[in-house]
Amino acid sequence: MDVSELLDGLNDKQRDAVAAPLQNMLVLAGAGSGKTRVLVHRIAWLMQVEQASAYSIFAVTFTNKAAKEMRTRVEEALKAPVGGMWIGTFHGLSHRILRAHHREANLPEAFQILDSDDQLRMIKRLLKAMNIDDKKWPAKQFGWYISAKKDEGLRPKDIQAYDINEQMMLKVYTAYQEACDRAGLVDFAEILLRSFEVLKNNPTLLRHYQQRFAHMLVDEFQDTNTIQYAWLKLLAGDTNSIMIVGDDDQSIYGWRGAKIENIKRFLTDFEAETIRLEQNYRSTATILKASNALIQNNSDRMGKSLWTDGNDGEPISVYAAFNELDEARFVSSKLRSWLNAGNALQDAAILYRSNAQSRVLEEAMLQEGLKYRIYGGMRFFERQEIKDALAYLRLVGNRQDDAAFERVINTPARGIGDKTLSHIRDCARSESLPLWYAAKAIVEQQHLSGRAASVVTKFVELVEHIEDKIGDLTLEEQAKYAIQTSGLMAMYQAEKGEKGRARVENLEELISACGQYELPEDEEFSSPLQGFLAYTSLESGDGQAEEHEDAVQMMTLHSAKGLEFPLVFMVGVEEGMFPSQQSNEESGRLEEERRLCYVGMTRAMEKLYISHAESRRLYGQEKYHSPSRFLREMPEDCIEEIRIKTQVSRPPAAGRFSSSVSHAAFEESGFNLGQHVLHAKFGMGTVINYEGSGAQSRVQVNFDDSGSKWLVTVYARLQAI
DNA sequence: GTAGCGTCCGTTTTT
DNA sequence: CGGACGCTAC
Repeated sequence: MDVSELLDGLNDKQRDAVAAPLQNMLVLAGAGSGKTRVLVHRIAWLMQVEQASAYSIFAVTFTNKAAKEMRTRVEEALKAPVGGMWIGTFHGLSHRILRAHHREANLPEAFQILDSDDQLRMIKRLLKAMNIDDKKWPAKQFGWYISAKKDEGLRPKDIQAYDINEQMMLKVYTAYQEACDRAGLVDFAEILLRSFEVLKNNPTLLRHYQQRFAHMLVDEFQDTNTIQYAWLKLLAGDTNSIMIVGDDDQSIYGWRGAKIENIKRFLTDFEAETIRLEQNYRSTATILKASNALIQNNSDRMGKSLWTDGNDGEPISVYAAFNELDEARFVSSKLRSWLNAGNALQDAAILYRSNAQSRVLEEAMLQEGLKYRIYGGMRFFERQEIKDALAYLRLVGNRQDDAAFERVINTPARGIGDKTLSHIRDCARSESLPLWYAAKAIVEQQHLSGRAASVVTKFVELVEHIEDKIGDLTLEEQAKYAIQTSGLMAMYQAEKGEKGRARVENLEELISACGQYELPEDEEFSSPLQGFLAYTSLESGDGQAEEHEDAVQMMTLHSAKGLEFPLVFMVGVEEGMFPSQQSNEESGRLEEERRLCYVGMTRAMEKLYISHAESRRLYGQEKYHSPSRFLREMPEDCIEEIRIKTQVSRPPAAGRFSSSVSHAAFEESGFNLGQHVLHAKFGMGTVINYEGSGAQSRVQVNFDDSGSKWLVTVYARLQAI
């Protein structure tokens, strides 16, 4: 193939990265600078120019979506499917190593993955058994502690507990790990840590992988945590070349262990060269100028400034809303015009700092008759009914799986109550047996009443029966059989209401998902079922079924990373909301908030609206937030303030008048904003209550005849704040 | 088991 | 304010 084809259409910097010699490299890739393109072309370059075999390529991402996109695009570039190449997520690839070497990892062949929900249940169970008051010691905190320690690569033996609090954490960590090991279960952090340890403790294995993966590539490197860094370093050894792509300005996951300093550490540890991708192909010059100015307020940056050879575009519009309802209405009315102008709703996104903010916006969309799609929330494979069904299948494959056992022992209800269950748990603990075997033992030893013994026996027989029957069935038939025979289907069919109907539908969808599942060819699974179970845990599935309806995209700023939209609204850009209250209190968190703002702004291609509300109902209380400091950090000439001119007139008899009023309109009404005006008559039966003066004026309008309270905001110039 | 009530708490999320 | 969770009374 002609090499030029790989470099055509790339800018100089992109070419430098794609055609770089075999050495360690950092590609500092700004938002919208074509980093995926570079990664994909680099892989093609390695194969076609450096004659690298597909087997020698190892590419890691954080999300399944990114991994999938990379694979498809590599195949497009090479015009052939690529077998043998390892492209996947940190967890996916680590899991693959664990599967291949489960013996060395001290795991049963059919070991299963605990998601965070399973993990929490497991901890709760342990707390009960250990007589720890979960009021005083919330299970969540243990979960957080355990994951954080594992992310740091720390086992209980590596930790010194100096205070009572940490001693308790450590005690539960130890017990939790023992329980997981006994049951053949690994949580997400364990997948990474265990895979790291397997490689580290088996030099032969390590050498094998090091020799194989001569070319390593890592995406979104700024999000790597300690264990991921160590894992990469171990695999890279002294000889392999590794190209990392990342953007320190887009590091927004520090709170869950990501170490932004890993980028700088990489430069020294790996003696790497740096290439900067600063040309942006996404946003207007105005948006970039404002984003650059904002992010310059952070310290310790690697340094990078985005530019475009495109147009300035429109200024960023800043809307000071009266309250959160007004803000939502503003957004919905702008979206209505956008739609009426012949645009697609799906090209627009509303970004907010926290999920709770979506509700008001949702209501406004509903009112305006605009379709919307909210990202986040419960994923398909995380749903209760799905997890119930999967638990049966897990237990069939691995009787040690205590988490699965606990989940289905009395689901559907079969009369196995707390008492029987605690007998089983006691026996399991004293004999160090998995719950399944404890249950069997307890029946044999006749420690149970006749009725309890018979229901437990029934359960044991049920699981064994399912195992007997499904051996020769297809995956789809296996799932169907387990869901039917277990009584889950009947149980959810009996559940009344919309909820029950949805659950039945989901179970049916699970069966059909089993039918559609294709066992990956080049990955070794002991059975299709095991492949499917891993798939459900590692790829929890989309929130909803892919809606092809034209709808506005609503999501948190975090979930917007990596996406782009012609039209973007950033709402709630207020002190206390964004930056969030706690980021202001905890040291070092402010810069991450600023990066989050930077991420949000750089999602916008053509037009960006930023709004903040002067008053907002929060936790049942009215809060008055000032505009976010981030707004002040954007250059004035990039910003246009919007005020909607509204004649102040007598409002309808009921409801809330929450429109805004311009200085002009207010002055026309005979009021001078330069002075305090208290309790003045305004229109028919209106009382004005004017608080404050100058920059942050607030005006309340009370209608004494209806008794309802009206608020009118008087806007001050933003620069004055 | 579960409806109903009271209490508590309140970023961000992927795997 | 409202959702999640746990406890109590059937």
